Amino acid sequence: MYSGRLGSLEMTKKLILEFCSYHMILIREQIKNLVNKAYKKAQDRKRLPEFVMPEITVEHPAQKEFGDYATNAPLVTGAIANIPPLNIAESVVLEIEEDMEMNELKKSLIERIKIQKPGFLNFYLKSEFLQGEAQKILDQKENFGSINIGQGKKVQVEFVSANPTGPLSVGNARGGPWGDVLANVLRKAGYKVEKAYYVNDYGQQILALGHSVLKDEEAVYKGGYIDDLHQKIKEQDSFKAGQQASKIILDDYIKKTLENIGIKFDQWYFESDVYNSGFVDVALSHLKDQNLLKEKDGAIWFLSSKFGDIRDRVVIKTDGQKTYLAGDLGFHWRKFQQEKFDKVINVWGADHSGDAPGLKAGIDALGFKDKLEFVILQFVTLFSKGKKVKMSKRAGNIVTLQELLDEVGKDAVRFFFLQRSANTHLDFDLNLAKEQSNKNPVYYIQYAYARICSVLRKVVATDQAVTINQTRITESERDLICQLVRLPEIIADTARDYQAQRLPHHASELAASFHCFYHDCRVLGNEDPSIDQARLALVRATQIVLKNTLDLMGITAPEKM
RNA sequence: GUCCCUGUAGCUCAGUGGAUAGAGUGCUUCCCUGCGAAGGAAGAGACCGGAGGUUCAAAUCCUCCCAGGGACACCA
Repeated sequence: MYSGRLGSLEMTKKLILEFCSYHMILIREQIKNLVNKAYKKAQDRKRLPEFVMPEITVEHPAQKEFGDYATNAPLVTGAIANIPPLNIAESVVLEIEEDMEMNELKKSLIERIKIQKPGFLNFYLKSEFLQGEAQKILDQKENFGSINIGQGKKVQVEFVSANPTGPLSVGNARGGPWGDVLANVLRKAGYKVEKAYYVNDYGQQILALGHSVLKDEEAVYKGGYIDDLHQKIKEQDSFKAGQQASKIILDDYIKKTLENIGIKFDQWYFESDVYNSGFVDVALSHLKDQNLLKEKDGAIWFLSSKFGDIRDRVVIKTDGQKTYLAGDLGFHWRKFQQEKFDKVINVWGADHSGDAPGLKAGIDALGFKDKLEFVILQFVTLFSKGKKVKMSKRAGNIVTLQELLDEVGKDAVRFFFLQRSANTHLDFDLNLAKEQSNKNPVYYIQYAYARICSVLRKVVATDQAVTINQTRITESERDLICQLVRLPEIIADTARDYQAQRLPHHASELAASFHCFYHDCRVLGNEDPSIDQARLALVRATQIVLKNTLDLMGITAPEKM
């Protein structure tokens, strides 16, 4: 396990690189700052009237002809100040040209700024600047893409958390890759992240599992795994049998499948432990102190409707048992009060979307407003031969995640699950996924990586004395660099809005840019050896970025296929 | 009945206030005695479910309607 201690020089170098990457200002932020500064200056000098500057957006234009970055700031501010947008655009550009400091920045960064109807500013970056940015990738290596918008804040991502009453099914498996990758991205964005699984080993479903294992008249669950457990478990008490069974299911089915899909949790929380540690009672007493608990029909209700919920929720049943919500409140009390998480993100399936407002209300009431967020994933529907596959754990006809992994492989499963936005219902075509061909986008990306490795294998030392600088670069080289330097922006966007599907899309685009470059540009054997060097460096940079992106997604980067 | 999500090219989906709505796949072509053709290039294919509205500007925001999925427990 020892990788050897880093020498002090290496250590210093590593620290410097980390420092640099953490303090890297995104290219689009640099442009944004420039534009904001120009507006301020123009207002100071009365070229533009005073108005409150709105938050402006700098983005990648859809059309290549509109430059590398663009802003619609003149359009937006034109409407505010009631001035023709094009006039504003002219003032802004003039200000940048005239101001020494801004012009210096512009000169190092931007080839030209174009004013475009009806009121856009299009920025065309200097090729030298882009080459310099690509060079940084070679220095930062696996750290490239790291940013520090998280500033070390503690975030917990809780996901999967499937009941230990059966193997993971395809239906509830979507949160696996999704939560895992979201956590990876947040980590890359400078948050201190914990991946957590909440094991519901307490309550009615354990008893139901026990009856099922004993195969008595109250049996609920069916399936091959129940038959196995029936053979294995000798315990005759139904609850104890359920507890034993749930442990076996967790270890032999759930944990193994998670390992096979490449997910490693940092923390396993047990519902039974939350109760035994008294967190539930503490949380409830805090609600009681605020007069938010009320008895009605013999049960105790939490008045969650006072916090925007559509109705109140029972926390203690007539029989004195606490509800799941009570337990969850205790669990979250522990997360925030004891473990001091700055943010908790719960990745839930749509079947639990109706319960989120109750928990959210409780957390608000307990004083942790805005620290709890939800990502609700819509359902996965399996299609086989064009027909919908019915899934039901109780009927025993589930398609397990393990089965899917066995047939399709980890990489394809993860990629397919990640590709779609959380609120989209995911249609998973089994036949298509089973088909291991070029139809599958994950192969397209992995093929790019394998091609890269193949080229790099042909040369001995690629990392040393290689510079990306070259007086003239082709269009496809430039396009490739533009894709490469986008990774930090992808990380920043995803850490902000949790839209993890950006990663697979970016990987696809990057692979496309590479394939195009590779087709257009000969890497080895050019007459001018300096071109070989520059292109090798670019290939190496692409390898780094592709690897970093695939690592974030938990997808294999194969050196050969 | 109420609440949540969705409706974009034949199919699967990106795009959530701006420029000529993008990919992949499928279809029609073209490109290997040069580093991996599991690749590249080109073409056809969409009045963004429908109707109103807000806005200088709507696939994107609001209202209603239609269609599909999910949730509406003193289950977890």
